[in-house]
Amino acid sequence: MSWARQSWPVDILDRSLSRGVRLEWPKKEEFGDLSTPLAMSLAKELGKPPRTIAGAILDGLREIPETSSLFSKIDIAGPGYLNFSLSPAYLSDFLVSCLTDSRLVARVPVPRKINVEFVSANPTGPLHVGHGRGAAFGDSLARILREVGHDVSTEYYINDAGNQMNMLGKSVYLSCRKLSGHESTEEKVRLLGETDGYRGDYIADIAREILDNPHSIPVDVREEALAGRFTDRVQSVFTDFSQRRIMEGIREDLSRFGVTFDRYFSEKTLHEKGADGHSSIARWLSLLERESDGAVYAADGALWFRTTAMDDDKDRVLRKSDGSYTYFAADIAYHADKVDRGYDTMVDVWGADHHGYQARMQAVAKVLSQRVKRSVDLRICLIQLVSLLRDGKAVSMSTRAGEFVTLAEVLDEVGLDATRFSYLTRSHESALEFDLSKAKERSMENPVYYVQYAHARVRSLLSQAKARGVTIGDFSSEDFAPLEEPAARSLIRLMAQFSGVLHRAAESFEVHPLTDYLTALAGAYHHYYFHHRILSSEEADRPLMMARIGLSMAVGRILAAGLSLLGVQAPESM
RNA sequence: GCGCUCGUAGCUCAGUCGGAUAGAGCAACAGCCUUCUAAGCUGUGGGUCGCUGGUUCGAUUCCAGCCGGGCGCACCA
Repeated sequence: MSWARQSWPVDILDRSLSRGVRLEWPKKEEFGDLSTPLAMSLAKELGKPPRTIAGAILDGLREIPETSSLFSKIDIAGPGYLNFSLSPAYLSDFLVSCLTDSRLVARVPVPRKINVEFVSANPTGPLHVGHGRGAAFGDSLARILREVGHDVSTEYYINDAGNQMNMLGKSVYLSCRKLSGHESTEEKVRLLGETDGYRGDYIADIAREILDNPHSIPVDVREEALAGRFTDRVQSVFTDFSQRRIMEGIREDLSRFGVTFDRYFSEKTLHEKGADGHSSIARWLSLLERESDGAVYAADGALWFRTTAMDDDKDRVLRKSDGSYTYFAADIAYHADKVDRGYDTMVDVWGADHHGYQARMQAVAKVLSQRVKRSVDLRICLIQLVSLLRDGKAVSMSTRAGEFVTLAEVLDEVGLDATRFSYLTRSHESALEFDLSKAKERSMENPVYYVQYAHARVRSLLSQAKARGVTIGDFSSEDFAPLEEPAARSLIRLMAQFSGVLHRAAESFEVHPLTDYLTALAGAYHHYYFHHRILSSEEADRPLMMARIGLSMAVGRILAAGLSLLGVQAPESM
């Protein structure tokens, strides 16, 4: 709620007012550094004009000794705002802490154990641009949650069970047949029916590997396949081999993208029977059937989950009347496993096309939470569509053979930093237009370079100072006293919001507030830098120069910290 | 048809659990490089916040209806 609280020394406000006071960052600097509409919201219940109430609060604050050291000014403004301006002494202390403290970010009072699951793309093909957005978002969100003090782990759920996997194996087998000159429509229809199966170059690449390398798969299986006999063993070996190759490709793409996972969780393991002859899915479902107060129930020869308890349109099937499990059943087992591993919060990052599944998963989370008798939150982040453009014109994204654009291709063309930053410039909840030509343009069009340039400016300034023989030691609060320019104050005011911005992002499970913030901070520094010469050889200017150098170092540190949370490099020079 | 979601400047988008004169970037126009990187800076123009009602001291924000775009509605995965 009050993330401003995480940036500013507001103990005094907490003590004198109540803990729930809402603090805002005023839009305009003339309204101070911190403000609260408290008096306005109390007006009704107290039956007094807001400005009168504000006056009473202000009188109370004035009686507390810290008020005068912390704030240089407190105004009652507009309809009844209380506006606080931080004192120069506080701001100087803040700069010192930026340069000396090991962390720039306040820790949450109560850390949570959080699991962030994202990407989770089916291992049936390479990652495309849509997955890239989820990857950039999930990875940065996890970093932010960790930065504010939560215990965070990341996870990729591999959908490696079910029919789609068999189809993958068949597709690669058919590609082998085609490449060795034995293509047959009849065989294709026999294996795949009406569907096209998976196509695209990556399928042919795997097929070619099997054909060219006699030891890629067991020799006997390879011979069966080459002879055109699609046995069960051929199916299983081809499926496993293809899936392994594709997962390797996915991991490589992710690693190039700067994304690693603490764990890859295989759906297949949920289906495998354990020592007791039951699969993990079966065990969880029977457990829930016993302990869920009727949320899991049998009817019409099937097993159901009462998802209507969370406003779903209808209850959903878990075990079909033929005895097999739905995908939803596996999802329940997976989330039950996460709860079992002790997470307080499960973050699921999904493509927006899965929004229809929210209600049923929330129903699951509710039941799981009740069962373990502690609060377990499921936070579903829906990542909206990415439409790829080149020079303002749409690039075809259809998944038909060879036409879709992979994440790897975008990385090749645009580069890591610009790709990650571009993905994170907009709220994940709104559709993103990703223009390849703009993203790789090294210009003002592209905020990533704007921010990186600000960092490079700081670094290059420092090396310039060093070259001129300036020695930089420790800073104390008094060293910043010479900073009297309004532009310096605006800059520091913004810097002091860094911690709060991250807390706000963490509380709302968003990343783009950080991207926006870094762009604004870079802008404020560029402005300052342009208008105030920092290095000087005049001895009389030395105190001011040192203050400006210290200020620049602090800005550089915040920029570097912020960029690293976005997974973007903070370059020494550009 | 039902559900979810979005609709803010020419374009792409921010907008703090309802609050001060609704912001940024790009595009357009006009300026700034003998001085620490011009990948930068300065200024100008640009808005019935989709429409109509409602709640409120106060609505871009909450509610209802309508219009328009996207997506989803399986004993599929």
